[in-house]
Amino acid sequence: MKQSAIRRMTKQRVIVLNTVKSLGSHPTAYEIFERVRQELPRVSLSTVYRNLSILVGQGDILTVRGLGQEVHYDHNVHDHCHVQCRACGKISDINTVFIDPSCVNSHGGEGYIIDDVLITFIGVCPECANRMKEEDNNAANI
Amino acid sequence: MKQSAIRRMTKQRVIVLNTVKSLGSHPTAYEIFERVRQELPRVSLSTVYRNLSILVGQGDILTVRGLGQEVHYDHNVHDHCHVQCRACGKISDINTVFIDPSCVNSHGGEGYIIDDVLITFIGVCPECANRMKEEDNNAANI
DNA sequence: ATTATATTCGGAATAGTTCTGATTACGAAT
DNA sequence: ATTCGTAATCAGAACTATTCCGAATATAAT
Repeated sequence: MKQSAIRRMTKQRVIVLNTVKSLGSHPTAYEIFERVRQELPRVSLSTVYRNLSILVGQGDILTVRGLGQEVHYDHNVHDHCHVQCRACGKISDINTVFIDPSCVNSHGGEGYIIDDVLITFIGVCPECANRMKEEDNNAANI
Repeated sequence: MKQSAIRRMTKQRVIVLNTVKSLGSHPTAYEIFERVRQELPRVSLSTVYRNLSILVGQGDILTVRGLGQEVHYDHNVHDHCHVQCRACGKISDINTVFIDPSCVNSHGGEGYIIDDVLITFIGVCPECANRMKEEDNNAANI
């Protein structure tokens, strides 16, 4: 039996969690840091990173990885899929089919013990699609 | 019409592509570099990175991102899902259901133009599962 | 062969994240 | 309330993965 370390509820930890919840979208560590800073001007970036990873470990938030190399954080811990825009990198939730990871153990899992799935759709968001269309029109009229 | 630059078939480029194909698994840039080096001892890591990204742009190979922060490369350019082991980080192909990205445009896409899906199952691979079981048994017998 | 330029090597630069070490502060026990 | 052990903090260095830079080289078209 591995004993989990006693956790202290520091104000930094509480504010990091509340910030992820209030930002709602899928902020990166640095975006969270900038927001936490507004409340706690002397907070350190490493404190934000440490608390994010503790909160992930406790199951309070999730990580989401997309096309870029930064990790995004998600306050929604329920099973759901994401969409990421190729152009601006924005990640959003998407309401669509979700594969139950347990179904894989019976077909194609080949001995793996699977407990999670990461599903990310890739495309262009409405805003970027419009912007690109306008740019094309402008280019055609030169 | 954007004119694509003329590409030269350098031996570095050919060897990088062949290496990704021959490694088969889902190597990282550095793993590919180490292998390419065996054939081309003076090759530069930046050459490997540049060629990998050109090959990805040409559709000759794909990138795969997992739990870690390094990018893995995949010679299999057909639609398929991956499994990654939580313990050792190994990525493998998995034969199972695949969601057709076009289905999302009709339900839940909310204005997105979606053209791809990344599906990665997360779990423990057979090798790591065995290793962990043995370690637990040993710990219990102290 | 000549030539234009895409590509190379090697290292410096950058981005994102983790680690370190001295100091602080939470919260359990007195 | 005070003491005390240690989890957590700040600040910056270190690390990892990747991209950028510039002088030299090599490809392929003429």
